[in-house]
Amino acid sequence: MDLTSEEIEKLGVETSFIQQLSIDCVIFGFHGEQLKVLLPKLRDIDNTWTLPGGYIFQKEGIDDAAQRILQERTGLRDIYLEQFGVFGKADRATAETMKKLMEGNSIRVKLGDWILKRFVSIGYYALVDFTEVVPRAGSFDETCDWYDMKQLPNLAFDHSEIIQKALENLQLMLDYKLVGFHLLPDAFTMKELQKLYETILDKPFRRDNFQRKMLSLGILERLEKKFTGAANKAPYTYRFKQRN
Amino acid sequence: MDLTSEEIEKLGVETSFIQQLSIDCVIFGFHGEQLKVLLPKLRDIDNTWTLPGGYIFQKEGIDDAAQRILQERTGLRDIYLEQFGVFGKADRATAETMKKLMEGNSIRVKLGDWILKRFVSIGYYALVDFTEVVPRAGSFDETCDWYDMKQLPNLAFDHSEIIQKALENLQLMLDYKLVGFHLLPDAFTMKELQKLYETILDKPFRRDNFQRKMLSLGILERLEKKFTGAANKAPYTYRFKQRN
DNA sequence: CCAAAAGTGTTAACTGTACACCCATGT
DNA sequence: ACATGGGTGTACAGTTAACACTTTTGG
Repeated sequence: MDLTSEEIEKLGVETSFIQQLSIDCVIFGFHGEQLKVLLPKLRDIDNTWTLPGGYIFQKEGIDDAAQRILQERTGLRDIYLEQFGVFGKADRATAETMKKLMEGNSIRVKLGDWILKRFVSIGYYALVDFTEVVPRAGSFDETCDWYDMKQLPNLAFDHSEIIQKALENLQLMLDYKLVGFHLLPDAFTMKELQKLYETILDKPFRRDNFQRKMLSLGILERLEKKFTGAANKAPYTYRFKQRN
Repeated sequence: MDLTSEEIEKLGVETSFIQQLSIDCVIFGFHGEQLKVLLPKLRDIDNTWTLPGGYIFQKEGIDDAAQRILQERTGLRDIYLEQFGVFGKADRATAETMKKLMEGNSIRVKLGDWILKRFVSIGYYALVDFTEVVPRAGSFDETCDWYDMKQLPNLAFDHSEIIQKALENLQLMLDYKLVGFHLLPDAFTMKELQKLYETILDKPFRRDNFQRKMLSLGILERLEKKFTGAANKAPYTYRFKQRN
């Protein structure tokens, strides 16, 4: 959690947050032909990462809360967000595991015991342009870095399961809502888009047919060519048409 | 809410339920070629219905809580349930509207003011066999009946929006997860299945091609013919193959 | 000129849609 | 025999997948 001093003060007043309800965010990025997840690592806790998360103010909508939490981590505003599930098994984060996780982190425990109660968590995933993100470690964090989706570090609670569910939902929605573009820079080549699809859906596409299919959707506009210096035909770049 | 006396007593202890978090259930049924929703009407409140809902015990998983709430309403166990969204706008159920709704219902208000706080609600929808349900009005309800999806009564809060979202999710998942069978009796004719699909997706299908498509999925087993007494060829009945 | 990758024309395979005919059923 | 609705064969159309060829780029 990345709390301002003002927010920490508010934490003392139990009623300022909704109790026993949290938000966990899976922040997806794409870089080096790999799908990445942004994960902070709590200080003084060995070899354990958690999803960036937070709580909901009494007068705050849950989508607003998720945007606020994401802005604290990535510095970005108006992020593409999707609410994909609620995680509320009775034993998903017991007081024991929470306490264990809190060892050595005196600040949190002082805030009161409400944080040790059983929590239900709302899962959001965010799709961000990797190149635009400046990861920010919060005041309780040791680090905040990107991790390869295929080589995730050790995750606390059920956060590993939450990431898996997020990916499944993204796979299901990729064609339906055409949201992949949020993971790429403004202008991109067809090859980059294809690699993105292949990585997310974990299956290969034929270069020729992929190109035609994407162009037939009528959502791309062709920009200028991109000269890389390679000894081959320069590819066009494309941009996602916002609205026509 | 259909509370037992034991549960009402527990209500006095605020900590027995998770505060400010509720579950709302959209119970879908199919009858007379129409999609139906089971809706209780609170007593002493004029012309206003609500979704059947409830709260989550401290040591209870959210799916278990939804099953419990549904069992209280329908008498059925092991209902098909899908969690389709969370409703948490800051103003979705303010203290004012809640109080207004509570006028004349002294029992609830006596339970304490925690129920007047802002709530976040987890939306589930259930698919049940209409013929197996015995609607049960809870202790706070005047009635509990099926309503036509196309002629819903006046609904409180954002419950109308919740039902709409539930339907959209059902439409999206109908082909993907093949869940329509839960809305039909164990054995059904192809025509009944077609009418179900047409009603949910709100578009017509060709009789011949629909039949072939369903059979090609390999999930139906053909049972004996159904003789209705009509002067035409008797249709086969089918059953959904559980697993092979 | 050559290798490598981009872009596109053409064809084959598949899937979905439409029309047809035959079959079973009770009057 | 006839009307009615069920089941299935077949042809047509549209979509998707596969193959091939041409174009562009820098060495």
